[in-house]
Amino acid sequence: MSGEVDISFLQHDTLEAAKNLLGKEIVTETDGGLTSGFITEVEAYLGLEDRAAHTFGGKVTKKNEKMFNSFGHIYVYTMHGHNCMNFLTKDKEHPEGILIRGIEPNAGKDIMIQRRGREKNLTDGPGKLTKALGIRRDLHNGMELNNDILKLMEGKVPAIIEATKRIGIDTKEEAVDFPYRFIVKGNPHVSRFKGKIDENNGWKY
DNA sequence: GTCTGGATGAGCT
DNA sequence: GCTCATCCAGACC
Repeated sequence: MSGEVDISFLQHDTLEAAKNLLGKEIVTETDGGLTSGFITEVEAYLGLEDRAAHTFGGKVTKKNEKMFNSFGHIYVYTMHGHNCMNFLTKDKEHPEGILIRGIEPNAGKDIMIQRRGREKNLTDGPGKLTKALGIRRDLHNGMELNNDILKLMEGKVPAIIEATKRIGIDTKEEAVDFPYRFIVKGNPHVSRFKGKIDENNGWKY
């Protein structure tokens, strides 16, 4: 497909923006290698009122300070030695964001295999895809989208979007049941995939 | 196929 | 010293 995405949709509703991101192609050029993938899985984090979000309650810390920024920036944090990447929505008074949890590899698959040290399950989890794309907290936390390093391109369109509970936040009280995880139904490049692969990996086109 | 546990590191208190 | 929005290998069915 063609063209950079107009990311202004990120400044409006975060849940809508999350669904809009499915199918978009993330293109990175880091460390001399060009890699890309289509977004298959995201989770929305709704800022001050979402107990699972790093910005719950609005307290600014060294760790979450890059969350308090306007839409179109990214927020990268480390977890157990892995990096996770979020796209920010809205503005610093509404520090909301979308965690990218899964992509379908497209360009530079051989580079991803090299970076990951394996040939399967390259990008079906938040820590995996950042490694495959060469995204690191120490280099990329707080940067903007659509520059030489990280671009968002028009990609594919999901046939069916499925909403589920978010993963890995069992301790977050009422927030554990919020249906803020969105996946392309039938696409195998999502975390904990099981079931059968749909025709065309669940893409409409 | 499912389940478990250890590695791992930044940052809070 | 404790927490955590993870990953993977190994054990078992």
